[in-house]
Amino acid sequence: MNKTASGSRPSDLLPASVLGLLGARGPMTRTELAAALRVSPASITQVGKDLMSRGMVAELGQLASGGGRPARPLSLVGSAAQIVGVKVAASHLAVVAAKLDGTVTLTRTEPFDVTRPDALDLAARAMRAVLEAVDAPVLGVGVGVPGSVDSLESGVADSPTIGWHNAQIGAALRQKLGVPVLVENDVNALAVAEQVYGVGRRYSTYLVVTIGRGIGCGIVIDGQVYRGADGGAGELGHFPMVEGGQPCPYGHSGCLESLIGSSGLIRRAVEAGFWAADETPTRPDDELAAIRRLAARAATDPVLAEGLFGWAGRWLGTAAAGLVNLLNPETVVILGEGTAQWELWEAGFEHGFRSKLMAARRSLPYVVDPWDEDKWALGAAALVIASSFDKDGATGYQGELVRERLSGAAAGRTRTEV
Amino acid sequence: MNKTASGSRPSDLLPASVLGLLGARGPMTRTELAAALRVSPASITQVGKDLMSRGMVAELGQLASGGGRPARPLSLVGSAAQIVGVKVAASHLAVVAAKLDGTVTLTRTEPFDVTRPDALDLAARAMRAVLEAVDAPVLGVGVGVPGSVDSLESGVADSPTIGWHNAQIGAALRQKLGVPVLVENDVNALAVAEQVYGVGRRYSTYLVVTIGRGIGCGIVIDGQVYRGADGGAGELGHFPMVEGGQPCPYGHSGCLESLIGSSGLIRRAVEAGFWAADETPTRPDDELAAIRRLAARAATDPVLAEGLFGWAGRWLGTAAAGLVNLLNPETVVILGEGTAQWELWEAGFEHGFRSKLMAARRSLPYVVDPWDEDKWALGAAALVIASSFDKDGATGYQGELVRERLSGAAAGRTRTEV
DNA sequence: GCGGATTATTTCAGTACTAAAGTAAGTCAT
DNA sequence: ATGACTTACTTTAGTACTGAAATAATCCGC
Repeated sequence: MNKTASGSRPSDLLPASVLGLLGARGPMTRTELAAALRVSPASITQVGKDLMSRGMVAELGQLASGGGRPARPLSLVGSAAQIVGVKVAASHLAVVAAKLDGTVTLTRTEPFDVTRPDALDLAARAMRAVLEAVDAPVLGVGVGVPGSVDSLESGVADSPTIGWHNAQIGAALRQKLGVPVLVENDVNALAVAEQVYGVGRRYSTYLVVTIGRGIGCGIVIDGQVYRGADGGAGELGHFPMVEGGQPCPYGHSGCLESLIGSSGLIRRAVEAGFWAADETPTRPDDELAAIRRLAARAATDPVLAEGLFGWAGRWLGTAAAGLVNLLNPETVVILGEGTAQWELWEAGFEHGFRSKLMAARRSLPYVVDPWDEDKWALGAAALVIASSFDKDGATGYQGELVRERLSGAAAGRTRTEV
Repeated sequence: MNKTASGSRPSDLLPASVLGLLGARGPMTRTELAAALRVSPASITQVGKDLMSRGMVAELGQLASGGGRPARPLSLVGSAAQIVGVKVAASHLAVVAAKLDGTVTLTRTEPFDVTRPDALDLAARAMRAVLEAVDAPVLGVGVGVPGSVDSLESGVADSPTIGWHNAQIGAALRQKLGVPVLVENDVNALAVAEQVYGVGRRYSTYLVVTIGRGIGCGIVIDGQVYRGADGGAGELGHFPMVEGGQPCPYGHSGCLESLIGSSGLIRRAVEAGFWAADETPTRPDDELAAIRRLAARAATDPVLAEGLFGWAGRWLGTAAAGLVNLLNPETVVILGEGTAQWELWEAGFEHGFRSKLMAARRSLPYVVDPWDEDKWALGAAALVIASSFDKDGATGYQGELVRERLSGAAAGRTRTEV
């Protein structure tokens, strides 16, 4: 009714948005595009005409009509372009390449020692190997890191968990790889993926809660990931939940992550006698493996199931309810390695969640997505395709580069310059 | 760099924004206006010219220059227009009229029985009395209610605390008063006031935490109050803080409000022996009075000071720290009746807040504004002036009406039609 | 009292959008 | 078949913005 827009925009956002959406979601009618991009149908007619004349999109045949003029969906022409995503963890690096619609075409995992001085060189080498193995132009590389990132464009990361302080990831990788690079917090990247490929199709304001080594939260408001003043929003894991409690490496105590992050779960298992103290894993990666073994035992041990996973589910449900009471989202998505054991968490979660919700929100739906190992890296890759419809310029110049390359790829050129 | 805007906008937002800003903040230079409204200086030149030709604004003399062309501030001409705000509570109604810059010109408090079937008639009568007593055109009326409101325009309120379910406040008052009416949650209204008159001048992303009968929170992101999917965001009071704990009228237990809302404080005082059980106040309003008396005694009773107010401060600090960790704001503002006893809360708050913050945010500043009884109603009044620069149309048609009246008032007309 | 630096404002030409009204192409009930 | 209705898209004319370059008015050092 009262939309705003106007004036000059050198970077041709709307055409790129159309190309990006068609790439990510497949053929769409003009009306659907207009609604998804929140512009008038008239605008779609215009850019559609332009893109067709440039051979970048084409009309598919008609759709069946349910009483009314039948729609003629637009479809991307050419563009075998792909996107690349990287998940950075303390001990390894996961890299995926995917088509624009999120179909994974290639995955690679490398051991990674973040403490080495040449860590970024090694990372760049692993990424370059993937770039070269992909038989298609690559629009850009998304990088997901645990910790806060100042902006996707500049890509300066702070991460106590992997020991980065003011690490200039973005600039370094850009220089070494010669492709657009977008850096973001790993959970926020997952939220972006959810917006492009997941619940974003139905909801625009929701929370993405992750359980695994840490406990994280992505906050999506009206289709945009909320990053906070310094890119550090979403630290659900560090909400104080109990008085006293375990100290946390982030400098406080009694937070949710210290309770039910992987270390917290192991600690609880030891304290409750479910796990021998001398078997306590020493490397973080082993914690997840240990939890898988506990879960296997829990299948036949109801005391363990309830005393560990049920307990964790209740805490998670309590925190999630607090979030919902506070932020009033439309839904909650639960992701992360921990969801592999979700059937063990579920009852506890349901109880904690529903009993702590305000009455008016007691029936709020939540979704647990199936999880696999590529998801973190695929989330990072989604940063690239999402930058083609980055309305408020969060991706800056790197986003512009991606949009340029998208046009090139859609135009059928096999290779675009850096 | 990459702003967007364009096309037609029937409702002339920018001129109204300029008028509103000049009214609220006093004379400003074109450059300042451009920065505050996030438009180009060129646009301000144009609307400034237009508004001057219509006699609505005028140039003041030059400002002293510090090396450069001196600025010539624009100032509102005419417009003795005023704004009216109402705070609805279960037992009373506070109404204020104020100038556009927030200076209160008239206040009135009426006893109010929300349970009576003709409650809205009585409310409308009290408001009409103020409207008639104000010797100036009134741009509109803002109404702050405890509870969630679907939208400022339609004004349908849900408030368990005062027993409203689906109450059509907006429509009813509009029809009875014949002026634009904007309804909003009381804490969100306070956050809007903070944006217009308070910390909004220096920060754009911050939290407004209120302590009093309840515990509330307004979330301001990039200059906009975040309302949540159903207008129900900000319920900090219902974040679960302790296992078990007191049941809450909102249908759960152990939440922050049940701990340190006024009822919780009194309960704690009784349990700790600071207050005789048979003196427990029965009416909600008496709770705040009882707390004032406890505070007076605490001035000379360190055990009471620490055991009650220090304890409450620690809980508040803990919750605020959780919020800051989660939402990464630039600052936190603390408001509400409870701040009258802030010197008693402060030490506990400092301790709880700092010790639960993530290390990277440990030095986050917070502000405790001086409080007086008019603040709730003045916050509601701020809804009216804020609607003159309502970029994303949250105030709908009522906002358009306000902008029309503002133009009329600035044009020097004494009275505008409904 | 003159050039240079600095800041504020204006001019100008261009553009990406919009609303409103028109056109196209089907379904469905009679 | 006809016309009523529905939905999808297009045409048209207009506009509220923008960036870039030009202009204006001051201070400062010498």
